[in-house]
Amino acid sequence: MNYSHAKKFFSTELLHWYMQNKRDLPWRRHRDPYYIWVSEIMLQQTRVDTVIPYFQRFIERFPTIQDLAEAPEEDVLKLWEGLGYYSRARNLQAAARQVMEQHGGEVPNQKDAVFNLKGVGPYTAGAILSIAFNQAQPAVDGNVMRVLSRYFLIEDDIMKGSTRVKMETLAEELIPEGRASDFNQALMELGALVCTPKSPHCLTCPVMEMCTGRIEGREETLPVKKKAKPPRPEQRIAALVVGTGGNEGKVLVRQRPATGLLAKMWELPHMQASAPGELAHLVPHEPAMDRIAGHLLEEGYHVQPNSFWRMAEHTFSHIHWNLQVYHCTEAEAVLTSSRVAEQVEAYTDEGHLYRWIEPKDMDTMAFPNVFLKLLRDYFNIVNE
DNA sequence: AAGACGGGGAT
DNA sequence: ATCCCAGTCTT
Repeated sequence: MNYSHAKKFFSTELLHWYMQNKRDLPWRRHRDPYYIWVSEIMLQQTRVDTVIPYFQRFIERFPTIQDLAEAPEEDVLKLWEGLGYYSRARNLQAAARQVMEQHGGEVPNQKDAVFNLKGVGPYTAGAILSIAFNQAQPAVDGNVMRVLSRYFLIEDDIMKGSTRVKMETLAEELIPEGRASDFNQALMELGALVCTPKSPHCLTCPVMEMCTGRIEGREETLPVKKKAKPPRPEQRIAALVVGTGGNEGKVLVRQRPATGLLAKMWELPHMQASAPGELAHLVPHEPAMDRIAGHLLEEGYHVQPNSFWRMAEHTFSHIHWNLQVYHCTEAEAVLTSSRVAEQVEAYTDEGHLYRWIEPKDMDTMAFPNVFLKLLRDYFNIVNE
């Protein structure tokens, strides 16, 4: 590459800009590798403003790697509630246990060791090594690819793995001697504050004069990125089952299986409506109401369906749920007492663990946002 | 190489 | 209401 002047200018000006404009963020107040690590995991696919309160609570509850390693997984998941991509939380704790066993409780500073930690890929490994240990390793995330693709007018599709590798080579060449920590953060900071996805603030950009994308009028059309497929719609039927007798005032919830979507999170019982599209925006339905009751019966719970309560929606990156929620009441047990006893701790055929809960149980059990809102609304209404 | 895996913010 | 954002693991 013959861009040596453009590169030198970029690195010098960007670093200078960062030292004057960097944000005061909780994980920047110390150079604790554990803090850097936790923040980088949380920041994957997640905005800084969202992460800050989660980071504070997480560090308060798990001040050291050992605290995290020794905690019940349930506690970790609860602190991650609402942040999304929950495998990050489970991988982070698994990695903390790995660090206790293999590295004496200290975050390793060897590239292969860092890369081998669960949940740590090329980006996060580079971020830990550079930010925490000031090693000259590239840390290429979406911000960095956006900045580099514009400044150097790189038109490769950033969704391709080969593009990330190319960007890493470039990013590594740009690191000023001995300044990997500040420079890599500067690159990401520019992407977050100035070189934004839409309407970049070129007039305040420290490297605008030599930005090829800007000069060519391409800043709005870079980076090149293949569009993601829209999430597929799913119609689902859910039940809010209110307990009777010994379960008076409680609601029936269940824990999802240990793998897959929302693994180990708690939820209201629900099932997919058999004919996709059929129930899309309709609300009424004895058939649907009966189906969820039938589903619960198969799972070992006899409930009386009462009425439609409300709709709810939840969008994942690959699925869009359209939920019809029905009020049900716990009915007389049709099961033998031994079968009932079994269910206290047993998973059902579909891999769910059921439990009757009251409001205070929600302090320890982790729910996806859609069910959190439904349950909070229900308990608030009941308590009025 | 492609799909699974959340949730929030901007417009 | 519709678009955008984009790390790691699994297949």
